[in-house]
Amino acid sequence: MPARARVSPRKLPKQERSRDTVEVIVKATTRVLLKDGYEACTTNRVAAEAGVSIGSVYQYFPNKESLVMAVMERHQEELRETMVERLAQLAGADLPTAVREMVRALLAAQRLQPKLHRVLLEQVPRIGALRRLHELHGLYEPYVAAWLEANAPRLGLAHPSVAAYVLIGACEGVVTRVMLERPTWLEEGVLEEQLVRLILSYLGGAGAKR
Amino acid sequence: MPARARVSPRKLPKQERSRDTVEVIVKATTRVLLKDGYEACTTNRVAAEAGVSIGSVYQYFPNKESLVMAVMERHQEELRETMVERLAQLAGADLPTAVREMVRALLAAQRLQPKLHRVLLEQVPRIGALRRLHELHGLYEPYVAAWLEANAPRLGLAHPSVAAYVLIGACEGVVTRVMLERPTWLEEGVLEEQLVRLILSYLGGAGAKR
DNA sequence: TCCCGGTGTGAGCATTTGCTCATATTTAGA
DNA sequence: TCTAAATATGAGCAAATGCTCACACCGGGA
Repeated sequence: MPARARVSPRKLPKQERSRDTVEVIVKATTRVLLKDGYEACTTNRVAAEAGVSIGSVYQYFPNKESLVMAVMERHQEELRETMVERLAQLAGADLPTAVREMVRALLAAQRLQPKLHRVLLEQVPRIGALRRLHELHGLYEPYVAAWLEANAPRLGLAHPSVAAYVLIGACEGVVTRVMLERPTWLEEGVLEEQLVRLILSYLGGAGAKR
Repeated sequence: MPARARVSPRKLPKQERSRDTVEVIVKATTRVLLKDGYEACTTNRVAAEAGVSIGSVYQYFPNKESLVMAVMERHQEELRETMVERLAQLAGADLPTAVREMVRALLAAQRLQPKLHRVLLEQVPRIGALRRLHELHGLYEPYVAAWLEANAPRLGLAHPSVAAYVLIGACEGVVTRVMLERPTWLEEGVLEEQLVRLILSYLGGAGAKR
């Protein structure tokens, strides 16, 4: 029988047993990332950590990157859920309240798995499929942009979508910097206050207190 | 396996000839980074690109990281010079002028070697000695903080150093995001306008409108 | 019950990696 | 000119890497 051209080296787990295996592998990848970092996160190392044969890893993951990708996707989904859940609640809120809640949601998301988040940000190259985590902030940009557009007249915004882009970039910068350099600030109130002020003043200064 | 304490496998070039060699190696490292990225930037690859034997590379660079480090240091120094040069000139300027000039300096620095900058930001892990480039924005934080402190009463700033930290983080975020996702925006005026507004409004809104 | 596809195994291959070292060549300066 | 130090060479090693493959095991449906 002639071997057919290999299309997808990655199988989908069909039985409960193999779904467990995949779960174990992804969890092990996370542990290796946390303990030894991205460089050391090799397929053999992950297999050992998972207590599973290297062959089993390659049943479901075509290469090293796909392992990290799986971890990223889960983490990202977790963050996204946290954010969107909160954002949905402040439909009719006024500006200062809405902004403050969004900032809180952002900070809450960062606190979910700070160590993992840090490793992913610090060590995983923003290249190919692995750039996905860094697009996290882009995930909720549509929400922010939509909100700003709906309120553009009231706020006197000329380019709501540009404003959304700038604000998200700015928040991402401050939050990431704090995550990597001053992790403890995440737990204190300073950051929230500063971000709220940054956003509100940019949006017209109406509700910004000195 | 006994781990012997290796002190410095790296020599300092003493003669003109060897200084040339080092130069050639660093330039080659830059080219490899640009062409093939960080992963592919191996010592053997660099030696080949430089047209130099692998032994020569190890005369002056103890390992792969030190090669990238050398590239980073040069690039960083170039950026720093561009920034500081401009910042020195606006000692007595008023707020809007000073801010605008700083933003311009920041953007000018990004335009120096955008491709290299991008590779370093995207692919080099922020770990060990290699995190240095990411501390670039921290380089001019003292200048900004000093300026803000000197003008704190006039601006009504309670915590000038915190303000500097937040502002630099915010600018870094917006600029990095643009660099990686919307490189063409660097050439247009939009970014400058937005950053100026972001900063001025945060600093009290006094000079925010033009 | 039995069979066959889904699942799990791990020795081990082909490369690549970072790096060494014995040797050769070039330079400075006496 | 001559010599010792500085510099350059590159074959090649030990270890690690990503990954394959031939085979064994398991489990659910006929």
